[in-house]
Amino acid sequence: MFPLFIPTGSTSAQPKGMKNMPKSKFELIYKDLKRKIEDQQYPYQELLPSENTMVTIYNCSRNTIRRAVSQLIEQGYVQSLHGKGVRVIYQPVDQTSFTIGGIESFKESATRNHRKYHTEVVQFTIITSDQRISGKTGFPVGEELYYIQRIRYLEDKALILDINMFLKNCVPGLTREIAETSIYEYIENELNMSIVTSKRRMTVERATEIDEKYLELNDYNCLAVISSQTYNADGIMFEYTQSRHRPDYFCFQDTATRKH
Amino acid sequence: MFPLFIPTGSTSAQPKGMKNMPKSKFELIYKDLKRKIEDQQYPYQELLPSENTMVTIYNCSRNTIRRAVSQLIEQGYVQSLHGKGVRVIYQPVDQTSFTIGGIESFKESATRNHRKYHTEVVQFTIITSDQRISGKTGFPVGEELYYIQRIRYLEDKALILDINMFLKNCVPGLTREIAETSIYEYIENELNMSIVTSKRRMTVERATEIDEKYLELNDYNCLAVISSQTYNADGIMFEYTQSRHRPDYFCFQDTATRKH
DNA sequence: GTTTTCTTCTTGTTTAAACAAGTTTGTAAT
DNA sequence: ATTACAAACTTGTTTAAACAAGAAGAAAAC
Repeated sequence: MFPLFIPTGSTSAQPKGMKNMPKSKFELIYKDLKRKIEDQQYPYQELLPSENTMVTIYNCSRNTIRRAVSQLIEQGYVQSLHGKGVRVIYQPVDQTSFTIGGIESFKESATRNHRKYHTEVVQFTIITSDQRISGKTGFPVGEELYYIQRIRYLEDKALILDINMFLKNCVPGLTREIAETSIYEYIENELNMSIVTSKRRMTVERATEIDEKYLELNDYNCLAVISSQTYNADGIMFEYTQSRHRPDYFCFQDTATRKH
Repeated sequence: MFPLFIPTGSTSAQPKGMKNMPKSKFELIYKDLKRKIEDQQYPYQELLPSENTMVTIYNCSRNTIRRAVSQLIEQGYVQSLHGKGVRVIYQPVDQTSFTIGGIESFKESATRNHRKYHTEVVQFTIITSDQRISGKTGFPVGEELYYIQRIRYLEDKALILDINMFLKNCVPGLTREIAETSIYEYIENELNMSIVTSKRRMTVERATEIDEKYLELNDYNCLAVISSQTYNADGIMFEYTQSRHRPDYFCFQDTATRKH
């Protein structure tokens, strides 16, 4: 039993073609601190070195340290205590967990967790956005869209039914073959388009006949549904996706902060 | 039909006793921009004024503008385009939606959305954390905990079964009466303890006999479950809560950003 | 007309400095 | 011993400045 983990916020996922170059200083420091926290060199409930200490350690300005730390705060790794220091609140998740990340693709997630997977394309057509589709997805009326239905298998178990819609003129040349491997890889490497922001909504919906046809639901009568709108680097929403997850293999993680 | 919305990340929720004073400059600017985006003074797909323009508008430094804007990015309100500007990608959610926010309490959410609500306490005891509870919640073994079960009603419909556990020595003097109104109000106003970070995990679980006893599930056989660990301003985890939601009134919102 | 280059706009990164405000600790006064 | 205060930490906010890098349009070269 290894549920699918879906953490929130920014992911460190990188397109396959790119080298893993963090370029910026604050990102290097962020990754170093993150790793040290995960390795428990900075253990749970301990304080990080003070900002001024880290300034000398990393040979940079205090602002750069603060920027790196603020990312750790966002991710729920640490919590800052005014006048006291920055406390580690990260705790490792259990081994059997399988993590699906931010805007990470199914393929990337499966690979990262060393799991066998494959994808079956059950529908691949082109449709035109009408009033009903527009209201549901957020695409303008009259746009041509790729409409794709895929079953995602992990260790030969059908876990996810993906319904994708892509703006046709943003993703030209998409084929059924590409949909079988990785659409994101095609978009980022072939089309050289970068994906930036994704707005997601999680609900629980009653299983439809299609769900029951393709997924083994084991008399669950509902599914975890993630609907997402994805924007490219030009700020254009080019994708709407509905991922319908088998409930027993689904988990979504999140960190919230309260303003005082 | 108005599902419960649960957005991610920081909330602007404030304890009742406090005045709504944003104190800091960047927060004022952030709130002003946010309001203008929600009012569509800065409409969907338009660019915000450039940073230098806003520097003169708000009479502050560029850094302060950038800090305010970065919060809008986190919330999925805008997306920055290097060399071009900052594009608005906020779209209003539909009227019928009911939003439960970040670490916002049930009472706060209901009040903010002008809905009638009440809470029924079905269990209020003190337990001691053993190996099993510790593994499930993250509390150390041997700690004394308040164990509370509550049913949350919205418009007289039983929507949520809340199971709370509080570190007894962190929340002294908790009573059944307080649990009936608002525990968070007690914690923040009476105990003067501030709540800062909350790590949450969303899953879908099969309905138990207790769920069926208290919630009207209308032949749904599973629920949306949010498990959360909450930390106070000292970085101590003082609360573990499991909120079991009726599926048809549940919605969780989120914005993710991909690093390139 | 087309391409190239340059200038000027935009956002992105980093540094340095000053001050505010919460926490701790040692010291002096009681 | 206890209290009160001051000094020395901590993080939080804000400003100013410089440079990098992407985007766009105007001007120059072809």
